[in-house]
Amino acid sequence: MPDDIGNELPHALNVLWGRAKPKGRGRTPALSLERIVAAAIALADEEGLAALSMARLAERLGCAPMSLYRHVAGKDDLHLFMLAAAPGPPPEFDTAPADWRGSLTRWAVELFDVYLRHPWIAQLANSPPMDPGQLAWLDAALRSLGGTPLDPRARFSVVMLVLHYVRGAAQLLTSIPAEREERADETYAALLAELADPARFPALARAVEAGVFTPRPETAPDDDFRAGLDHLLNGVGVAIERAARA
Amino acid sequence: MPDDIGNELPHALNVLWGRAKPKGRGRTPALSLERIVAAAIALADEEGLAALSMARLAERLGCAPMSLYRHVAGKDDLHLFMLAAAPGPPPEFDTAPADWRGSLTRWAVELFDVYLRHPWIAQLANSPPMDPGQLAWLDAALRSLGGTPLDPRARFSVVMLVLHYVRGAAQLLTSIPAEREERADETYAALLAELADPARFPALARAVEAGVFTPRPETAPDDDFRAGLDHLLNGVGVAIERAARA
DNA sequence: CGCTAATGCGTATCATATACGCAAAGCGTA
DNA sequence: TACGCTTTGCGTATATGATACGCATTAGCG
Repeated sequence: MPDDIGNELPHALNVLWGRAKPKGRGRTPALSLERIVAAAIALADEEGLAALSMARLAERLGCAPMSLYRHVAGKDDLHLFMLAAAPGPPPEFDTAPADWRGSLTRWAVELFDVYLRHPWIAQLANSPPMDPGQLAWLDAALRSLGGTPLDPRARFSVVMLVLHYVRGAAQLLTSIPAEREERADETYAALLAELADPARFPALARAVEAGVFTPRPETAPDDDFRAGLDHLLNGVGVAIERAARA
Repeated sequence: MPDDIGNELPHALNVLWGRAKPKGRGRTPALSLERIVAAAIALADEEGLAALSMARLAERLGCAPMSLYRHVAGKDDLHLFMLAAAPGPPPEFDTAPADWRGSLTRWAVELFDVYLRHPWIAQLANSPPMDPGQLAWLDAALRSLGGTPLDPRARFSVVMLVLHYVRGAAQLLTSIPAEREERADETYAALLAELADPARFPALARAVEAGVFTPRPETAPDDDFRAGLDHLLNGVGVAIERAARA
């Protein structure tokens, strides 16, 4: 399998960047990398990352567990493939769009949606992205700032800032609903109300009392997300104005 | 063990909030919860979360694997204890400090340090915090905004924004060094330079060329963090001014 | 001086990842 | 067309890890 000696890259990356050998001589594959990755993504979406085992994946694909290893070097490799494939293509815009704020907002909202649909991404993306899928998203975000006077390092800093926020907000949002299936008095809000002793946690107790943690069904779930994003982009706006003046 | 029926809380939370029964009659414990949690944290710090298994933990403590289960309901339970203990106490300040920005900055910097010392926290903290340790940090952050005209919901939003950023930045920073141990030409920067085709990823290619991903040993590692945090707090400042005017 | 309750832990079971090697099955060539 | 190369599918085996269950040990209490 390690045809290219000296290359320490994970197998998945070589495949993703089109560096795999052509092959074509042997037995007709009943399995394909695409099918495996798609099934893995579906399984992780439906039952969570913890439920994704090689055995359950093989079961879902109707093949033997060990068959998967002909297409994937291991579980980590599979994770890389999943991370590269799940987000899909990023929104497209010019290299230097006139409306940086609109572009970046669109990017953030679409990425937020990706995280909501695939909550496991946040748990897997522990290493810096090196696959074409994630780099395309990164490039798109950098492009959205192409028309601003920010220097390259500041642009990257802004993109990371937005990325961290998107990821964190999505992770928080997807971690709550599991609790809400119980009775109403077992909600996170109710629990906090019971635990947040005003003498020990005064600020927290006041927040609980103000209903900060009580879910509001009347508003869209990403309203809070948009509000936070606006705060954030206001800060970016300040930096851009400052850079334009200098 | 489940003495309180109907209470679906994880065992760890009952202990952490002082709801455990007093005990005291039986054999003298050779093991204690504190020792277990401390050893688990040390192990995760040194060798990563993946290396933390009940067996290896028992080995380090000089006891049999199954002995741990007398103090901890399971591995998830252990994780909860670790999350509650590792951060230590948050910085203390008044309920309504005059300098919100200074307070919040201090909070963020100290939390950043916690994440750097215990990178596994970012991987474990998937559910909303319910233990006294993490709630103390949350309360401290909310306090730092006590003197501002922001309403409770906005305060929480700001705290979450900062939290997400701290966490993301720390996770990014701790994920890179593992790569840097290799030769210089296997750095993330070098790899990106090779992969970022200017035709396909123009903005990314330009950033690589500008040296954005090249580590700069002359600057402190958290300089970038502070810069991003300043952007972020500028945005919060805008919101505060706006709220003061309304 | 047993009685009771709590601890330490041996044994067993089950899930999971994965190394290894053989058998099945197309393709090219003689 | 038959042979052999190549690549896929997968059975078997092993190692690691979580954890249920039950028993023996031991410390306070009556």
